[in-house]
Amino acid sequence: MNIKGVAKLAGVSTATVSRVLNKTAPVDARTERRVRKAIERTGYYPNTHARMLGSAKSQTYGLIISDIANPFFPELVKSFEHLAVDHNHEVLIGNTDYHPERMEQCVRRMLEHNVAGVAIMTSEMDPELVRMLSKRKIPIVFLDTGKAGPLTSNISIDYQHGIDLAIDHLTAFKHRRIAFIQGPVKFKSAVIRRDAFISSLKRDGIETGEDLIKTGNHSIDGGRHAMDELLTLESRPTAVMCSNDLTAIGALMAAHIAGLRVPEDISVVGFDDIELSSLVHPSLTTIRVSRSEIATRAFTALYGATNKTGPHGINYTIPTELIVRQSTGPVPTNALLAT
Amino acid sequence: MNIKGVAKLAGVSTATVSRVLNKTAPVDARTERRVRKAIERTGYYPNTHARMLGSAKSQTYGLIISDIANPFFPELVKSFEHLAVDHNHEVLIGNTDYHPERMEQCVRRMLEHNVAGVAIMTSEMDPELVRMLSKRKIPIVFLDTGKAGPLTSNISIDYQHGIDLAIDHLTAFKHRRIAFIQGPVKFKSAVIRRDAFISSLKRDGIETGEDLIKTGNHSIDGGRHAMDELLTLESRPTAVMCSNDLTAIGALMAAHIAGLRVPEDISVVGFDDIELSSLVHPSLTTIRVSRSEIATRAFTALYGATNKTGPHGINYTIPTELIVRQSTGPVPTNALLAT
DNA sequence: TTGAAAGCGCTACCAT
DNA sequence: ATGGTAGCGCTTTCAA
Repeated sequence: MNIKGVAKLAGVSTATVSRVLNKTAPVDARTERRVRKAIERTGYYPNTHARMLGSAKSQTYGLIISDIANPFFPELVKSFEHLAVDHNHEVLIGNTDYHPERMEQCVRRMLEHNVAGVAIMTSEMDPELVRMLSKRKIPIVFLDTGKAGPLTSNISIDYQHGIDLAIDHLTAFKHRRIAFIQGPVKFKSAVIRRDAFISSLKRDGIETGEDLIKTGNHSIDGGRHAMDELLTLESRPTAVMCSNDLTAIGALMAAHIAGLRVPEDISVVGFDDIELSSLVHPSLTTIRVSRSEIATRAFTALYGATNKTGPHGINYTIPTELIVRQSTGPVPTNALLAT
Repeated sequence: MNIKGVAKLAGVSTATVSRVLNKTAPVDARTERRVRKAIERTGYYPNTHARMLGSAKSQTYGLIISDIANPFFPELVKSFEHLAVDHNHEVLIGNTDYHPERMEQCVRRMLEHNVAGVAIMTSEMDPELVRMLSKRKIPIVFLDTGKAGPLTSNISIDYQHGIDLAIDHLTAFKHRRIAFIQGPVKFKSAVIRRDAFISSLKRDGIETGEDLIKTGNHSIDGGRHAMDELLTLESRPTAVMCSNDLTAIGALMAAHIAGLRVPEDISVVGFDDIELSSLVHPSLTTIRVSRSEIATRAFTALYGATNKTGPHGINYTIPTELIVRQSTGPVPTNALLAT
């Protein structure tokens, strides 16, 4: 059944049916009732594709993420989708799997769908692809990449603040030997976090040795191995900060397996505050980055750009906060004595 | 830029451009080259919506899941998407959040997009909605729900087999007091698992008491609480099977907090084999249900139905297998003596 | 307030 | 092998 059938059954033109459907112009109350009844009786529902073709704007936003299986993203996707649904928009999800090639496919798909905007939530991005979008005047919002500009907004996460808080928290517990397990250096966001850590230590006049920085893979096993290495150090750290929560959870496990108690023997701090963090034992002290806030900002940026709120993008900053749970505590006394 | 512009620039008709694009009919090599060059130079890409409108079939499959944040689903989604991409199809994801109301929205959206088929991977489903799809001759594939029929296939997971294997594994270790932490009884799949457990015990002539069956929520905290209850029992179980892996991980934690060693003091078995299971400590013995196989079956069913491989759906059975890791072991000797 | 009709960009059928 | 063109189902002027 299509709009024509409904129109005939209601004894009106297709234009009127369309008007009823979209509330795009006043329709006589009785006419409207007739149309609605016809819709009801025929079980009619409008065809999205025809609709998108008919009107220039597509009512769809693209959402590009790197890996739906990474616990950081599902919550972001959910929030974004809810917002979209509330505003009568569709969401086209693109998974890059960290592959530049798939990223290109994603962008292409966005173009083919004639999306009204794209949220690029991966921290890596080929400038060439960005240009493809900009050329078509498609609003973009980035996460931690690029600057705001015409039609493009940017969401920055205040890593430094969160890490400063965490370091403050640890130094208040008298920790001085603080290690860091970084993510893959090919991820820009991982490098930013590592650098923020170093600069935070510098600020507090704490020495940072190369040996106290290990590399994980942003997954549990990487955190585990990196922690294993840290624990074999002749002068073992009393606290370990991690580039993300999965890494920290791996560190927790490594400590446990090595017979160390957390936080009595060693403290561990994560980053992101994924759901799992509050459920592990001991529950993880971590730096929260609100996914729903990222989603909200991203959506708002796109929605604003589409609706001429401003042709020029904005640079948002997402605050971070320290969530203190059970994985951090005072430096062990024997370590204090050793100093 | 649209197909008309490309056609003009290449000095051919739009029909020819379309043919080049879709390889739907032979085109002279030189003509093709001209067309491709024009496409290149104009940066043209076809409009999906126009395409979907022009041809009756939509090249899109709907994929309905209950919760993208549930670790069971992301992998399923990824596999399904890869298959779809390989076959030049789009995937429209619908998240029900376990709400019947959202489920209805999802189905509606599928209809509006004129999808070529729908994979309903939630175990709950309103028959009325199914009818809406069937009426439009849209192929459907279910997970653990409904029977195969005209245009509808079904994927059943062989829960019983997996649970039998697990019970065999435990009884080989001399376990006789085996508890079960079930999922929410409102989930059909949770009930099936619980019943399979009971029937498996019966088969082996092991008594099962009501007190040995607790209820969780398919998440870590639920598993933890349920395990806490089990541990306070005067006659504590020596092994615990769980309705899913998150529950089992919660049970692991509860045991650890209670000062019990796994598997020396108590064995734990999970279900699903999510990625996390191999990463926790001790790593979890569990029953694997291959998400990629589910995805493959679902896609194949839909693809087959669309391409007239058979108008009548098929009932697939997904095998399960026992993955033995470190969370299971011999029954503790003191428990043996007590018997 | 309503209707008629011109597209939107593409596919597919009929000619040539 | 190629071109012409009638739809696909809807939105959106322009008139009435």
